[in-house]
Order: sequence, then structure tokens, then C-alpha cells
Amino acid sequence: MKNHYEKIWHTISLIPLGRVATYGQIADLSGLPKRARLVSKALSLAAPELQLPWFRVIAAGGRIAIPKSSPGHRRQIEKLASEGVILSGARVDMKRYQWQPSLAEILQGLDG
DNA sequence: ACTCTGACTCCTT
DNA sequence: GAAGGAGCCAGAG
Repeated sequence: MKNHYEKIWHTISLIPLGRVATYGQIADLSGLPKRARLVSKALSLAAPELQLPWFRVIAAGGRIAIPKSSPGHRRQIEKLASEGVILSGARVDMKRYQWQPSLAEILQGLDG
């Protein structure tokens, strides 16, 4: 459903610079619990014109979701580094960089 | 209605 | 840490 994609895209657009969010987190904030995989699909279908911070969306535990064999993997790491999100080994330090949305942002994601 | 798919997540080897 | 498997569920054809 396109409506779900738009909701997901909107939530992703809210991730602040220098922060990251997991697929599951985006799904939850979009009012779509257990829809992490739908988030990945929405991301892959998102038009470049939306200029979504796709690189701020990572897999659970701070891992990069894009396969290392894909060029996007490296691009994502570079993008994150450019805004100060440095990886510890192969993972992002979630304690330090995970987005903790305010109540206002949560409500926005739910429809406002 | 049914099958296949997945930039996921969690748990077990 | 790597690999494999099960659970997950909407989207696409």
C-alpha cells in the first residue's frame, strides 16, 4: 500500500542529522509494528528526489543492512561518517547514535 | 486466492 | 564471528 510507504518515508525524513534508526524502529514509529521488512522495501522504492536520509537507517544492533558486496554499503558508511557517525568495527555505537524521538516527533509519525 | 520475495530480527549451532 | 533456520507479514504478479 502506497500509504504505508509514504508514512515510512516521512518517518525516515525525521531522523536528525548525526543520528541513526533501525528498520524496526522506523516501522514502529510509522505505526507499523513488525514491519521492518516493509521499511526496507519502501527504502528501495523511494524516489531519489525525496532526498531521504536512507543512510541513517540501519539494521538491528547497529549493523549496516546493505550487503558488503553492494556499492551502497560503502556509500552508507561514508555518508554516516560525513555527519560524525563513526563505526566501531562493523557496527554503529547505538548507545551513542541511535535516534531517540521526542513525543512530538512520535505523534507526528502517527499522523499529525 | 496463492506463491515468492525481502537494504529484517532473533535464536541456535 | 559466521551460518543456518524460523518467524514475520505486506507487496507484487
